[in-house]
Amino acid sequence: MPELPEVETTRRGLALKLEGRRITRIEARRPDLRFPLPKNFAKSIQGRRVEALERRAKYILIRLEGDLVWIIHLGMSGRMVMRQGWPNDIGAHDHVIFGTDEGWAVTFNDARRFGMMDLVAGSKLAAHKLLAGIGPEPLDDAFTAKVLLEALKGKKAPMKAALLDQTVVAGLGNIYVCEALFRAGIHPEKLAGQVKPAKLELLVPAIKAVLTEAVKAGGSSLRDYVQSDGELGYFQTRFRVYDREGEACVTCKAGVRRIVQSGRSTFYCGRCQK
DNA sequence: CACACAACCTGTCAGC
DNA sequence: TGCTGACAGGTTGTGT
Repeated sequence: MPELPEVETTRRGLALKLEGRRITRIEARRPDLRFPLPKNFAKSIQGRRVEALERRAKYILIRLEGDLVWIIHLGMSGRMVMRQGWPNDIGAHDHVIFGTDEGWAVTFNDARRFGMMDLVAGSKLAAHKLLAGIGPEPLDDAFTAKVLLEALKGKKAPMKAALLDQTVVAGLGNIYVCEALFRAGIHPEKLAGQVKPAKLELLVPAIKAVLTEAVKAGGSSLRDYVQSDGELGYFQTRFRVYDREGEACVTCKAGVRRIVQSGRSTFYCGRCQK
């Protein structure tokens, strides 16, 4: 469930062992993930020093020496696992493995293979088709109720769908949209363009709070999510509505409901969210 | 253009 | 125990 907090947790874990190090070995064990890997993928990365690890939306950006950026998306099931020493137990879904001059190895494992990787010149990063058009970072000060109001103006999509739209705001996924709408008391089926500014004044801080708490907790451990150091995240114990169909609302004790919107489960409290 | 929905791929779990 | 269907964190492409 890599949403922003899980991607950020992964980025931080990787940064500890990669920044400043040289990638001495890399193997792509198949030619494609969701899309084909770029030409000379492994060859282009091998031997370069890692300058910095950054994140934009749900993408991890590894800046390599020589003005090259390695773009990584974890998709639905992608994970990065770090270990000391080259792995000797490589699994069927361990698609990319790379190691540093200090002997750390990172395995990109992705059963469903919805993940993606690409390489782009640093000077062309912002224009890359995966990143162009992505909305504001929700944790930036520039993401305000006023900005969100403008982005939602005239939208007839329900709030649930609007917040999942990465061009409206970056990094939210199914879980944190549900959680943020609950915290702000906004019904997920409310049409985005009709939500009152006063509600958005509650929603923006709610988004920032739920993401900040989740990052602080090290991401969520829903299903099999593992941080880069192998520790399970533990934010899932704090979900208030997600995956809690039929349970009592933490605020009013009414039953949490589950509906399907644009093909995905939405959880909400029909009494607290209007 | 905006929006809804299917598709991509594999694993897991509930129910029979 | 084995089979089937529903469902899972995301994004893109197609159709209306």
